[in-house]
Amino acid sequence: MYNALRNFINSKTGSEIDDSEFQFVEAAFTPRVIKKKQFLSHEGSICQYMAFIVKGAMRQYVIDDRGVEHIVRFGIENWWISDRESFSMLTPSKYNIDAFEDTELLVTTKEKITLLKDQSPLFFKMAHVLDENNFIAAQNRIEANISFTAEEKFQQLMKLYPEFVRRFPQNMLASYLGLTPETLSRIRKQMLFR
Amino acid sequence: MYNALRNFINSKTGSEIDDSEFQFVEAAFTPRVIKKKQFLSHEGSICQYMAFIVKGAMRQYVIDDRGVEHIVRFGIENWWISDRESFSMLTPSKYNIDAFEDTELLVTTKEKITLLKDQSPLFFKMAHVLDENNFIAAQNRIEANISFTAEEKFQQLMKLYPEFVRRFPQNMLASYLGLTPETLSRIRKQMLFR
DNA sequence: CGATTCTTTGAAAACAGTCAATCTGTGTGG
DNA sequence: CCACACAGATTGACTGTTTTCAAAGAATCG
Repeated sequence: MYNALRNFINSKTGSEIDDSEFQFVEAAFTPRVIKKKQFLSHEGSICQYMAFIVKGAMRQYVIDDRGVEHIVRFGIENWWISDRESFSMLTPSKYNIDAFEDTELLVTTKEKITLLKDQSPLFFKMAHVLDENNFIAAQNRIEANISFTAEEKFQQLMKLYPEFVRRFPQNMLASYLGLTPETLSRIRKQMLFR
Repeated sequence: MYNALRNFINSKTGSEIDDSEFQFVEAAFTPRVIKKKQFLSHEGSICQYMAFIVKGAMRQYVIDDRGVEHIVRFGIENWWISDRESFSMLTPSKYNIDAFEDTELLVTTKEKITLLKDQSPLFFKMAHVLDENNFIAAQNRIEANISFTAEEKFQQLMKLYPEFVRRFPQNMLASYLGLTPETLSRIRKQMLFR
């Protein structure tokens, strides 16, 4: 269980975290299982947890004025999930985070993270690398949003995150891309003819 | 000149950086003036610099297959500008960064940043806070992109960054929002009737 | 199998983009 | 100071794309 996290830290930092340092890390996390359709965090409340996904699939989404869901982020094995804004600023979250598959998490809190960053240099480094990667990925997604056609957006999704395309239903992929399910269905049909 | 940077560090860290620590910071930056329409970084080359804007206004944009510019980021006083992906990963940049107004910068390099983070804990903390803020802002922008109407996007821009709306021409604002200038013009006209 | 969830399809409407022309304001050089 | 050039904004007519709404078809799960 914790080994997935250990490997993740090693891969992001390019080092081998030793047993004593990893004990600190381990101690800051609580295993938790979330069944499909259960929530890690709700719209309107402060997102108290930051979680590492050991197994399963989750989504973070907002519900707009018309009642339509918009998925801002997917998470699968070896991804982190949380509402970063709510978690860090302690403000009420706009988002819901729930499980799309039964999911095993390693959960931690803001206080624990603060401690961890002092106690474990490698965890600290990992957090930094993660922030950087997240920002780069977000920037690329913004670029796609403002400059790509619907088809190009889907093509990029298949290329960058084929695992999402394999595991999440098409209506959720459409939501993630800012399209309606009908539009994505038609686009995929068109793509067959080329 | 350097005082703007000093104030920025203080405000982001919630501390007062002392003279000796700030000397390290100062030493890592070179002042540079970029006239309107001149470039800080070009598409295809590695973005070597990360710059703090002391005065002026810049933009970071990509040119798509059809030759259309798409602005992914604006920068004005007290903002940082760089292609984070290219700068950090040392990969060729997709973006151009140029000055929209004559601009005064404090410029630094990747090596200098690495040094700085060791030498100055407050600079390190600032970088961390900045990364976090950037990611949160990017996430919010993605949400707007996938869930807002064109009018709502512009409304949010006016609310969050009125200074951009004041200083950049409407065709650039349209580009930033993923709209054509004509569409934004018509939307603004409609907004007058409500 | 029955219920639910997801996907596909069709037709109409809303929306945004394109192209071309005109208008407006600004600044520059004669 | 004026005339002109230039960049940006607006408008109109048209085209194309995406959404909406409704219905029918698959697929999945208990």
